[in-house]
Amino acid sequence: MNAGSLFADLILPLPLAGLFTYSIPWELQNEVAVGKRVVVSFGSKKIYSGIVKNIHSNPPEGYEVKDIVACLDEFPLINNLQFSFWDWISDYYQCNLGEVYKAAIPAGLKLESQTKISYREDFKAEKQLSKTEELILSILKNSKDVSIQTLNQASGLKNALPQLKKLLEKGAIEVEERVLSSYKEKQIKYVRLFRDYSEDELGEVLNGLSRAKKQQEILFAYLNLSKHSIADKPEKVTAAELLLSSQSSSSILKTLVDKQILEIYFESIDRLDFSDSETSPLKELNAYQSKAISEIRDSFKSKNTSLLHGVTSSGKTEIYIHLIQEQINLGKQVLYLLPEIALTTQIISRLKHVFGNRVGVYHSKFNDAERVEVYNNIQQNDPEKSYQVILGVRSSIFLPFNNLGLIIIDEEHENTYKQFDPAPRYHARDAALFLAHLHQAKTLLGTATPAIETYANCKQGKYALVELMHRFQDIKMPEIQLADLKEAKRKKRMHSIFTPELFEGITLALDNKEQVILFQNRRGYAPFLECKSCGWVPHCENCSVSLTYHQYNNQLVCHYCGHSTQPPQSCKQCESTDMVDKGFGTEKIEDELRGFFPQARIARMDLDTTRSKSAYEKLIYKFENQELDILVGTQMVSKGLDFDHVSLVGILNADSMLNFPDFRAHERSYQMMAQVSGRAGRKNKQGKVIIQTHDPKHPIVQSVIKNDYLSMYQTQMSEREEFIYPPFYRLINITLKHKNNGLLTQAANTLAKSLRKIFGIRIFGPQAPLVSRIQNYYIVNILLKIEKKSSPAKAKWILNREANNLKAIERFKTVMIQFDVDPM
DNA sequence: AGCACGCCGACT
DNA sequence: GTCGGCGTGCTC
Repeated sequence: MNAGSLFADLILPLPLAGLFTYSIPWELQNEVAVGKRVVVSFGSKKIYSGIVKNIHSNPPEGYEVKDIVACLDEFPLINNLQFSFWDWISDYYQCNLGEVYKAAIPAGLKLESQTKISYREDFKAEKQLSKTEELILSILKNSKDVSIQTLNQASGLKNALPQLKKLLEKGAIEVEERVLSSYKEKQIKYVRLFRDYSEDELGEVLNGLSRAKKQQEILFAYLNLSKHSIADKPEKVTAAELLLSSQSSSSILKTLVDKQILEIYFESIDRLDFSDSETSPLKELNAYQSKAISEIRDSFKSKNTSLLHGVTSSGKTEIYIHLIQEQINLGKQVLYLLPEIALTTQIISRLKHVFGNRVGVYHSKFNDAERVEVYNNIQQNDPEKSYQVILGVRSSIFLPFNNLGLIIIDEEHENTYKQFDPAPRYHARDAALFLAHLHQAKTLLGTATPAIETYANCKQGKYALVELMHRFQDIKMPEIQLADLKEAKRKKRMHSIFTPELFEGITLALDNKEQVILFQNRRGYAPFLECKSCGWVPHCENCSVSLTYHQYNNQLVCHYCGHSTQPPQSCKQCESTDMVDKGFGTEKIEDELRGFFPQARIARMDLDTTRSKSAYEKLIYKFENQELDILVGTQMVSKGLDFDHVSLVGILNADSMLNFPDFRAHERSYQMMAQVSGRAGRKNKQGKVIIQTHDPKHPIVQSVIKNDYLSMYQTQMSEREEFIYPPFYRLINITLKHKNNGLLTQAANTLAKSLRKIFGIRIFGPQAPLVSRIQNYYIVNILLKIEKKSSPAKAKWILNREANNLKAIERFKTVMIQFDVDPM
């Protein structure tokens, strides 16, 4: 090792603790810099792109240092603010920097090598090969560049590696480690004439095609689209639009290309369109909005964070737009966060309308190439081209901002802001507050139903509180009616799952040509099947949950691991054939509606019907355009959608939410019901909400009816204080997992005991969660509740120490331990 | 996380 | 005896 050589500590995209030190070869010393990506080999084969965290000249001891292979970036991909942010996330949420890297950077920017295997043509077997070896070879002969995963699949082997190793020794195959960059510039396929034809020549060509009608049509369509005879320069024609307008297939186009009449060429384009898109001026705010916005501006003079508590349809978005404009004028960036589902075309188009192509969108359903382009766009920080407003979901807090002025967190109470699995288990709202602090920026939280924690922060004076209690254009708050399920059942007046109130409500709305939204917080047909004679319920074989019955494909599905099976013909326990479904989900509601209202156009919106991005948008579009009468859905229908013609919202079963065993169940039920109710109502007519419940006197239901957030807040706060929950205490959940339940229980008891010695009564459990086994791993939780004022850093340090002590015990070292800070 | 190595039971 | 399964440990 030369004196004076340089080393780089790298973050690798792996869930491993610590950084990895590599040496920087002489020829790369000018290139490698903090924040850039470098290519390194890791272990015996793998190749990764690591991020340079720091550079130094202390040779590491105890292992042989590998060289950095190459440097990928001309400019740093990660700026200093991001490094600070990553450090905070990894420290606060107790995870490795590698895990933050994995979550923060789009996959297209994280190189990862893949092993490719191919057959050697010159191979001659000297000895007889085994059957599995023959099988593998036959697969490899048929296809090139096979990955290990596909080989495992095609051969049906669990692990083909040992065989591959032997085949490699025998010289039958070649193995190559290839780094794939998934990101490619998007290429558009265009069509043009093969050469410059004169008018006469063109006529001849067309005549020549008189017996090939389809080809002629394509040529005509091309001349039409390119405005051949009109324009001086032909307009660009894409292959896609040509085929569409001529109603032809690509094979006919290919014939014309082969005949050298047309030709195909490619141009790469920026996926992000910076072209036209006109912008319109800001809308004027009404008196209430103007008052709110000046209160927000005032509050930012003394506070960094402000909560805009505005009822549904009060026009919060318009206020955001005005504030964004101010930041743009100051040359600052704005991050507008939205919860996953609510990222609708509605809000995108409103923002695009005003800010045109200064708005970038970062979407969970964007493909990776698009995400890379958004990332690069912001990173380049080009005043001409870069976005100033980013509209994005949770993960957009990791974009390479360098000059944030404002972060808006819309629907602040939504729990989709919290990432659950995998690590980092961060809450985008809380992390965004730290991000704002790093940038010296302001944060505006907005919602109709604030999270208890947020409202408490306002009451304590940490955040400013701005209220907006008037609906836009003075639309009236909906009338909320309760329908007593108990009574209706007793009097036998139920129409299947509908109370007479709701049934009549739907009938009336349909008669008036108005739209209806029905809400049930459960997808599938029935939550479970049950044997009528012995009470046996089918469970998932990998997880400890009952299977949900889905009628449309006649399958029993596990909502935890996705495992699905045919429903059993008879009870597995007593062989009775009398299996009945219990409870109901969205699918059954849809089914029953079709029976009762055969003339109505009904659609269902839940995870099952919106797997693809377009499916979700199509549904919304159809509903907006009144091509549907009734929309049945899970919580998806409650999220930030505004429809103009909904006169009735029905909540099928309020109790199932209220009785959920979680300390936030009441808060969440209130939020859910209030949000769904907000979907009802139109410009000139008051909307109606019908809530079906067994317990009409329930205080949460009562506060929903009165639209009384404050009383809900106060009851919740006293309960939270009494039962030691946030916002009075901070929660850290420790999850232990193992395949062996007995061992797991012992480990959890040991850990809980040692933690109790330190934290005393602040330790709760170990307790098995509701679903105590997922994918063959048993799960146990230990909960730590610590006072808000005590140091979380110290508590985390102790937790880590105790977890490591447990892992040091020989028989417990295979137990997996995870932390979830501020769990939801 | 992946991957290699090593131990052990089930087959030719 | 070998093959193939799984548990254990390491990666700069």
